[in-house]
Amino acid sequence: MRKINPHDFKVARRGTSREINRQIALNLIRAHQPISRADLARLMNVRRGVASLLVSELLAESLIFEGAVGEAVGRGRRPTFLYIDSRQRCVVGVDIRASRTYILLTDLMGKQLGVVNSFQTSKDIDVLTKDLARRIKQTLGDFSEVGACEGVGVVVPGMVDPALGRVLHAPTLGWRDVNLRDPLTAAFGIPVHIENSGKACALAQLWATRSDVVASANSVFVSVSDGVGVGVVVNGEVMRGRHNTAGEFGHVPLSIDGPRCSCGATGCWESYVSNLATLSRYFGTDLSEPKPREAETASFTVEDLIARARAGDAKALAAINSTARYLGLGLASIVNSLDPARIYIGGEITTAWSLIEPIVRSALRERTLTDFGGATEILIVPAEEHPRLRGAVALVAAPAFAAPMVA
Amino acid sequence: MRKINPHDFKVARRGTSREINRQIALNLIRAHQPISRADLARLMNVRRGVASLLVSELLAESLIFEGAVGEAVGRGRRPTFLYIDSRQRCVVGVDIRASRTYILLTDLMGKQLGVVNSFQTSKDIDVLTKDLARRIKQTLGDFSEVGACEGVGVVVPGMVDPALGRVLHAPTLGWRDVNLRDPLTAAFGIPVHIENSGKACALAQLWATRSDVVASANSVFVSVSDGVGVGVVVNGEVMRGRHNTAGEFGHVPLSIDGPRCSCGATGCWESYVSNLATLSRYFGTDLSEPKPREAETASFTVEDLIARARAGDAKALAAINSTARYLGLGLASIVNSLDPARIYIGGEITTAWSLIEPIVRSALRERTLTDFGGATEILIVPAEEHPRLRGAVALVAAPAFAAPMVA
DNA sequence: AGTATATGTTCCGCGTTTAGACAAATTCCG
DNA sequence: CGGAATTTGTCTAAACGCGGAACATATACT
Repeated sequence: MRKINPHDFKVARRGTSREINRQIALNLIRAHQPISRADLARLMNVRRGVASLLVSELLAESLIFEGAVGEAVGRGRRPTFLYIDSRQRCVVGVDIRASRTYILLTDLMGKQLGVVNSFQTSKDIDVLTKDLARRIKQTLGDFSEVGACEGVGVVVPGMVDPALGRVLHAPTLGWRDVNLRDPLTAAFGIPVHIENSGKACALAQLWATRSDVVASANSVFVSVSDGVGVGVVVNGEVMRGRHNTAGEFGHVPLSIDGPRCSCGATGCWESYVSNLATLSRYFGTDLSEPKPREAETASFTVEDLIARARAGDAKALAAINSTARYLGLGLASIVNSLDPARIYIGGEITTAWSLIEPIVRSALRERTLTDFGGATEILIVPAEEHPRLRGAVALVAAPAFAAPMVA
Repeated sequence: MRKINPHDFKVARRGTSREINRQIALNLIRAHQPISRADLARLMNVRRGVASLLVSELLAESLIFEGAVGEAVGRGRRPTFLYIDSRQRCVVGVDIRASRTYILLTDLMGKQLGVVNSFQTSKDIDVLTKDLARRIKQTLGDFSEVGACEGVGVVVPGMVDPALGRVLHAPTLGWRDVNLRDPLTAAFGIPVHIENSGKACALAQLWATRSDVVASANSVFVSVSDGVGVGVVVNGEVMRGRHNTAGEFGHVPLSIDGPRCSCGATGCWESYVSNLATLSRYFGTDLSEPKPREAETASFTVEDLIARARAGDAKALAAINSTARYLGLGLASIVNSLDPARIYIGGEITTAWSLIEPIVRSALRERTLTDFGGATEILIVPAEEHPRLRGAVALVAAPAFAAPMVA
């Protein structure tokens, strides 16, 4: 039961019904392709005539195309199959992280084209812009057969205002209130969308078209890495909040008297489960220390730690198990406050999932109020799926499929 | 940007545009009454003809009525004013709490009729049903001039599935998986809606028509009482979650090593800020004790404590200040995770607001990530406004004004 | 009394869904 | 091999609702 905002509503115009049904048809084709007009009409519960008209409109805009005539199911005329037109259209996804920046080229459906490219991140916006422009041009040159680029999606670990195209605060990059979009747009000559990485990951899962997993309209993506990024999907929409800062579960405390966090507060979830926290635990460094990593351990990553744990290093296993427990306790806060249908987890820690899953699960159960809360589905998103890059791509590709604003 | 759920969508039919515009018109009349057809057309940005037709449809259903001809603004024909028709229609709100049950009669706009009635709550469903039926019949009899009763809204401190009409778990009442709606419907002969009290409070604020406060489409209601109940509104809709348990911020921890909470876990926000926690702090009782209140202190309430604090009792003030600080720290978790435009606070603690506001605010600022987060608007809802009862009423009155499901 | 202005109603045009008929394509079956 | 049955896709007429403009009504100003 949604309330109509009497200060910001949208009246239904003559074309509104058409617009709604057009988007529904487009989404159904996306979800079920290949599909015939007749099947589409059956799914939509409308006459074939209507479906036909909607399809011809989508064809005219070349959002979809007619493929080969399909095989007949029984007897009768064979259907002509419809597909989302991802030919000759591509999207660039960019993932800016503290150390490196990654680039991925995909088609409109998110199918990966070529390999993931990366280079060292410069924290100077001008230099980074130039680097990115060169790399993107090069990537597009390598795949000239894919046609025009629809846009570039950029994902940043920090608070972002997508409407203004500004990075409000990205601590690991040292950016504060920086206009990232306009310089990039100017340099690329292609529309640029920017977004917070946690929200983008949630968006990517929402718009994913893996047949085995039905995207949930109520889910949370938790990315455990240098920090903890969280994206929340409510009613099929990424939750933004009043100032675009919703989803900062990383700074909800486990214990307000806990270790100092990079945000200035103490005992944040992030200060218990970030990669740095896990490593510090292993090396026995004080968690409150801002730079606990010695020179000798600087190149030692969580992946290395996990490898040692798997190899039988008891201290490494203990460190990871500790992280697992805190991860589960924090997830309980998410379950209690949001009650999502599903939680996705990404980040380096996922490579240890088979080791830690029982611990995470039992910690989750320990603090959730109901049995179904404790049984909330948890899905691992491995690094090979590049959730952040897929999210960046979704920033560009998804709007064409979004529901129209109505009422 | 909302995704259309390919498994649960609604195709636009021939009457969909009408339905949308009808609800918009109804909401605008509700928000701006008294209002003329011409003004309505201007607000909706449609021709007067369309507005006229929508109005005549609403008139035919007697959802609205034409009042006296208004005063002319300048020259020209005088407008006929339109009003929501709350004549001859009333709603009963019921607030079931552990100790007492409250009843309120209002008209469709939520205007209070008569006084709030209350009686002792029986935890036996059959007895409670009989008690309620008698009281409601009596109340309706006292106000026979208000006409037919549209329905009864019932609010319960616990998890509720409104669709099934069941109370999943209400610890203070000792109910677990109880069908509350059907016996009540049978006894009253009127439609009954049940809901969790925190969610209902949030709903009440969302649908409130106080001219000074524009209801926010992104808000949180925090009710601090025996427990901590929270209702969350996202995009003009109360967040339910997968199992109707969203919003349990009361059991998000401040410190996982903190005092034991009634839920079984430790260090929940609730165990720091509930009335019991404040009282225990004052009496120096162990917070972990399940029954810390002595016989002599059994009748001593938080209101009494606040009175002592105002009278200069340093120990009482310290106890309340402590609660205030923890309240602010917990609110920070809500701000960080949801970034609402506004937080409403209800419960006994609000009577001490002038004492504690600075402490709450500074604690909030201490743990919020951004300056605007720390400056999140906090509004007190005093007990005299009966937020829970208004929420119960909104359960019945609001659906008629809700946005139609589309796409 | 005449003019200007605002409100509310009515009528027609046009786009969209709805319902049904029809042609085309293909398999089944005698 | 040919007709019947079935399925797909297109087309047409009807119903419905917005879009725009004209018209009647009501009031104030001059």
